[in-house]
Amino acid sequence: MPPRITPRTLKGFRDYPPAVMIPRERLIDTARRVYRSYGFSPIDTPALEYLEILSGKGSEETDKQLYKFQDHGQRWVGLRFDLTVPLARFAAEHVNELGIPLKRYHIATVWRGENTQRGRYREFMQCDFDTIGTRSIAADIETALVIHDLLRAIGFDAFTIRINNRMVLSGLLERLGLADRATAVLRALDKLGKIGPEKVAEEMISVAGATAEQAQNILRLSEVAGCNEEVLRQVEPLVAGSETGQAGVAKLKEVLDGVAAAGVAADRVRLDLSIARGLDYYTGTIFETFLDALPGIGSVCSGGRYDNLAELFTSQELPGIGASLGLDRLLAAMEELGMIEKVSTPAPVFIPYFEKDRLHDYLRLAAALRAAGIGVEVFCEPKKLGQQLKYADRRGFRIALIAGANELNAGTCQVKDLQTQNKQDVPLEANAASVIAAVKAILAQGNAV
RNA sequence: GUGGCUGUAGCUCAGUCGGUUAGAGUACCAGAUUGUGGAUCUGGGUGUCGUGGGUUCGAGUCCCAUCAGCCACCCCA
Repeated sequence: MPPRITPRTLKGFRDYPPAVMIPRERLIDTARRVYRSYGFSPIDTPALEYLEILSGKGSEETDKQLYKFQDHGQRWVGLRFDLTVPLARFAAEHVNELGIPLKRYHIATVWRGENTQRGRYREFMQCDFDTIGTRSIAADIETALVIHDLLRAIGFDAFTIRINNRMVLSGLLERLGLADRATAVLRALDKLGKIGPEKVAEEMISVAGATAEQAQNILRLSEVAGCNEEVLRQVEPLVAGSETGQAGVAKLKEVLDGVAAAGVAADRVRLDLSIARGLDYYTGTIFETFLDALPGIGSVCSGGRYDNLAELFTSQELPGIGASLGLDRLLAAMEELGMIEKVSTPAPVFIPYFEKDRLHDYLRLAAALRAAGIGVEVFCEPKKLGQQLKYADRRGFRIALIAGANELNAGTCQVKDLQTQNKQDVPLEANAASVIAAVKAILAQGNAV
């Protein structure tokens, strides 16, 4: 006997069985469809880049998490840890051929060698979309609309896109004389929902070096509450005198007005001055999206505006805005909310291999249904009908087309709805038109829950 | 990277003071039922007790290491 190798996967890396992969692919399809409906075009980039492209782009933290090694030609290379740095490189290389604005989406796997936790892996997928090369507020509005449409298309009705503008925060920090410590202060502020105002104040004082008074002044932002109009009214005096802050408030107004004009319900998009985003590179509008039913899971779609995406790669200034769907986190949420169908077949129709010598009849019937755009599986062994139906049931097929000697001799086919157990005998023509009609009728009913 | 908790059947778990052949539920397979699935009944254990060492007459049980998972910090999607 050959030595046996233990089958296993690396820490933080996962297998995706059919029952996991089917909803996953469905979600990706939805994201792709929504992105495309706004004119975003797909791109892809290599998983592996020169190390110099990737390192030093995020924080020290991302450098530590970077998977890096020497390739066979002794080149230092790294696996991409997000899709933004590859986009920066891509844009620097290709803007001139592609033109501006560059609207792209990118759905791909990224790798981070960090410690794992539930919903946090070392290999995971990001679904980014970005608009590069414009400072127009129209792009900010559109970004909010895409997030909105995306969540609706996935099947959520109750969610909140929280919106803020980094300039408002900068304006306030300027007034308080904390502009040089913005990163540390904002990082602390970002934790407000998680650890509460006292702890945030402590961190601002100990880590960011703010005074107690300064910390309290910043925290006043989080006390600003109410509907969007009320928030705007309260924030204006807080940034009075700061050109940056006032500009930020004006931008927020424009985004809110634009989104409303596009028909988004008023309570879907909410001003929230406490969201800051940990990352340094956001400079304008910031988005975070929370599910009303599961706020604890965190933001499922985040993003914002940046001034200069690719300054490390080109002298051409490339401002832009974009956001990223947290695919794995969202799937975890959908699972928890019972939105994931427990199905391990992507095809709705099952044809048992009933009569041993009538395989050709089954293949012909299946081909006719597939030509009509309906997924069909013909069972591959002429087992007992009961066993075959049990298989169909376990896999989650919706319909079985049963054709034994009785049916075939009578020129019919039994169409059985496996969910409701309804059976009907349908004439079986050469083109299977009646069967296709019956199948479509059942599928159109949706899931009888 | 730091700290804590946990690893026994596909899954959830029991397993006494260290004691000889490792147990339940569920899932799975087969049959009851050679033309109809989810129920019921019958039969079947499918296991390197995560892995490797150590202590011991003897280890699922105690010790060390390691791997993996969960939680918190950190950071983020």
